Amino acid sequence: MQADGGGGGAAAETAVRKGPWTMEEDLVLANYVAVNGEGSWNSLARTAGLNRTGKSCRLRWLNYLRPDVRRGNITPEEHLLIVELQGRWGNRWSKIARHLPGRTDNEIKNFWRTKIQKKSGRGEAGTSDSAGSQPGTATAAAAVPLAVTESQASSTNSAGRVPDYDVGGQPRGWLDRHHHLAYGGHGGGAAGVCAGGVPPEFLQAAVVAAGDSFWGFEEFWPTVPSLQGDC
DNA sequence: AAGCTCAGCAACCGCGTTTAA
DNA sequence: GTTAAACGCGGTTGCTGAGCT
Repeated sequence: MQADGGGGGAAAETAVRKGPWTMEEDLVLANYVAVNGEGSWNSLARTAGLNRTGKSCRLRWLNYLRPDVRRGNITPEEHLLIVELQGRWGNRWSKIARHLPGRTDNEIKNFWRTKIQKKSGRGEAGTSDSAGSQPGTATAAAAVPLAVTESQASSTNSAGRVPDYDVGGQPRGWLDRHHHLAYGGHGGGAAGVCAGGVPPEFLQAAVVAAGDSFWGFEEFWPTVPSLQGDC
């Protein structure tokens, strides 16, 4: 058992890539999914020529590339909802995420851990949370006041991170440092691989266009050829 | 001005569940 | 009915940037 989505039985000798996704990979993946749809991640990874595990592809798609994914700070309303649902269901992040359109379980999970759990008493909440056994109403109750206060006061956001509240559900500031990191960095002359049906010259152009600057969904999606009938 | 510490986010890993052969 | 493979979820880790001393 334990296929683990990784490569599988066949000779997955082609070293599987790990770490941050490059823009080329994103493009290939997005394009491929746009054409063939989601699912069958393992075969997708193979067919698309991505040296990634199916798991990795799925994660990337769900958390980033999906067009309906919403980026930006959690709004106070979402914050309250998260606290409430977490109190009700415990760490059922994916379940909670379904009630927050555009938010991913990973995002909510991170939010909970960094913003709520910590504030609500130095690991206190952590204890109770890990004890999914105790979807403590108490925990939630304790967390709420703190959390709300925190969030409201945090228009400044502790780390002073991107003060970009999502506007009208439109994904904003899709990329932050990681795009610097991944795309800006080793874009490498990769543009040679075009397994997903993305013309090499397109990739090349996209890479050049992106250069070292930031990409946003607004820039990214229009460049997925298949979504424009280019394929 | 430099170094240190803290916070936040993306990605990986392992486990459990579901589906297909 | 059994076995294998794939999918999905939750937890954990590593990296980078910002703020503070």
